[in-house]
Amino acid sequence: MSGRGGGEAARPSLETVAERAGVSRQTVSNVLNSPQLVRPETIARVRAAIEETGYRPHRAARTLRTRRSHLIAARMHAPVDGINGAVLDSFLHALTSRAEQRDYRVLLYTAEDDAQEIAAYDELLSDFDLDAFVLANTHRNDARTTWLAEHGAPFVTFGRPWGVEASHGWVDVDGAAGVYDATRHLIRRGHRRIAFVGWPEGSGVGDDRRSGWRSACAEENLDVSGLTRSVEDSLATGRAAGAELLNASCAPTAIVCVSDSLALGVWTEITARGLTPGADVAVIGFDDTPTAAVIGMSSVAQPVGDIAEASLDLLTQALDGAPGGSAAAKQLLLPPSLVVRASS
Amino acid sequence: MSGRGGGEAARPSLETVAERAGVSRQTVSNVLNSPQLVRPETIARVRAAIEETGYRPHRAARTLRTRRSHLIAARMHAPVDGINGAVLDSFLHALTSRAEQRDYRVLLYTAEDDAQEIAAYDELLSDFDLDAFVLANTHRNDARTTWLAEHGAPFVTFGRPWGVEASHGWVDVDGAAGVYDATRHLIRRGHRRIAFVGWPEGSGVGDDRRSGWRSACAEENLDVSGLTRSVEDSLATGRAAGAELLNASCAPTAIVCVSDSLALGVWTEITARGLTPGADVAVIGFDDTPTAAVIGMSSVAQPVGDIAEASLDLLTQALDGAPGGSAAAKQLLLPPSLVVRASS
DNA sequence: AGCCATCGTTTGAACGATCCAAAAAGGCCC
DNA sequence: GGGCCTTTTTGGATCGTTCAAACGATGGCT
Repeated sequence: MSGRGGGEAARPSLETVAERAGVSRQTVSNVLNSPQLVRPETIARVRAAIEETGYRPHRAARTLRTRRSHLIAARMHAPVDGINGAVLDSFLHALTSRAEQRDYRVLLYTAEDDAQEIAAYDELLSDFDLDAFVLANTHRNDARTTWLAEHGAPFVTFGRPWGVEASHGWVDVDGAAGVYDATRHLIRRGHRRIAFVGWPEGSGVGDDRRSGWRSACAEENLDVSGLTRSVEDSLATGRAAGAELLNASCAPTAIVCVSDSLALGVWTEITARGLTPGADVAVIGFDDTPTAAVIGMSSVAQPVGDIAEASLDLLTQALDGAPGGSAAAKQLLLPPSLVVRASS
Repeated sequence: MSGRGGGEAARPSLETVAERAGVSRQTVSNVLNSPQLVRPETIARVRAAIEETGYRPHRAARTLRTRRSHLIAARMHAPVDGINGAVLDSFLHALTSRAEQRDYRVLLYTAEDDAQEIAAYDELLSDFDLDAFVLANTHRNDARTTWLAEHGAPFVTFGRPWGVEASHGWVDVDGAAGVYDATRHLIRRGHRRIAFVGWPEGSGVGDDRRSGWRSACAEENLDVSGLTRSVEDSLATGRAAGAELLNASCAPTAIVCVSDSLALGVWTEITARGLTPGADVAVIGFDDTPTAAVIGMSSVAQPVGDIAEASLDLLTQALDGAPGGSAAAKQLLLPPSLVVRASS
């Protein structure tokens, strides 16, 4: 059966190793998957045979039998206009490298909207036996989580299930705490009039972050009247909001923003007035994008590595642990950290 | 064999469909993979059965038999300090979405250096039966392409094989043409003293781009003496180079940069002097990063979509086409396009 | 009529792992 | 030495697909 004509070395399989070690296939498999079932001396002999033959298990064969691919799906998001998206990229990188350590791999997919994304789930699940899904950018009435839950597919979301009481595993960053820290930092530096440029009311993330600013100011009895703006996320709107604030009768000396895009807008307005960010007016953004780093703007950084790690913890718990909902915590809120640069 | 107890619908397989259509497994398989072998009326019957059962082929089983995973590996690059990396991200997105259209999926891996990357290839090839690899950031004496070629793994590089005469497929962007266009654009706008801020000599990409500036200036007999700088890629060095140029006795009225990082440095220096980019001194960057877009800086954009498309063309040609090197062109140089914004 | 191609289809055997049931080996007691 | 239990190992079946060869039917040709 083995060795056709001459020297072509065929890929070693369990069979090959078994022959060499003088045992059966199953014993070799046990050595790899359930060593406690095998006598130590047999293990040693098999291990040696594995070494000599250079055997490596074949994933497709394993998947076919076990219906587990050791693949995790993550969405590749379309590059957005602004400077956002950078967070998702580094999250994806962290997820990939940490998944590798756990013997999982990340498979990408794209989608334009929720419906397409659900179609992608369907295909990935039935064609590729995907083990789990990682979702980002959760929003109100998210059809995706509902679908996945109904189909019994393990998943985690990076982002809280806003609006609904959901029982699935999620990992998120405490945006309120991040903005709170940023505001406290400014207060320590002596600022008394601290403004906040945020998004329009209604977005879970935006409202949450704004609340951090509000509570930090409240703690110190700082007057916040007229010191907040709500605009769509872009440089232009951020710049306009900054201009409005700086033109006011009692202009702020520091401005905290809900995103780096808006902060960059404020930054642009400051420099356009011949002022220096930090020295004249402090600015702090959110997400610590590469742009912020490169221009030296303070920003609240999300701990993408920890988020990835925690997400995988939840997933592997669900995959390898007791089936049917384990007892361990399935929700996790991680603290961000303020990266202080010249602008504050 | 089928129908255990009651209502649990098992996943339909070829067998299921075959029974329903009253044919054999193989015929169903042929309908899907080699329809020309099957009689039209049989095809219709089988197609109907597929429809009714909701059959979908199972990838792992196919992979096991054919040794083809329909998976393409791409490296997830570590987030870089600067504002670069954005190009690779959008390339990856383009690659993913276009691969899906060809029934391929993108699998991620990470690596810190070339050695680790080669180790990743090894694992992906033998454990997962990966079909092909897409490499970016090729450099001189790239050990990765050598390894892949030796092991007979299909691959394409986004980037020319600098320094060596390699025969593998690659797709790259004509950087010289991009900078040439940018320079021509400035000349049309009336600029006569146009500077270039590039990287130190020796990098293939950098030297290539610089040559575009040189030839555009030469065409118009513009004096370029003292109008070029060679610095490492960062905002700070770019700013310093910009300062030097603007301080010179005969300062340039326009500055073309080899990257957006450097261009952003120059931009920072311009605004710090109370000048306006575009109106006072023109600036053009390279790569059209989100940052450039957001601040309104002109930049040379790489056609990531086309690059992804071309890369996949080359790969599928090698995978599905004639084995052993086809006759079609295996190298492709695509033209970038200048995105004109307020800064030029 | 008989032979040989051709076409469309079926059959059995792989691919490489895991699951399952049952046999063999070892240990202990009477 | 036989009976019984536990630990270790074995052989066969299985997952869903494709490959290679066999098969029967059809038709043209001599």
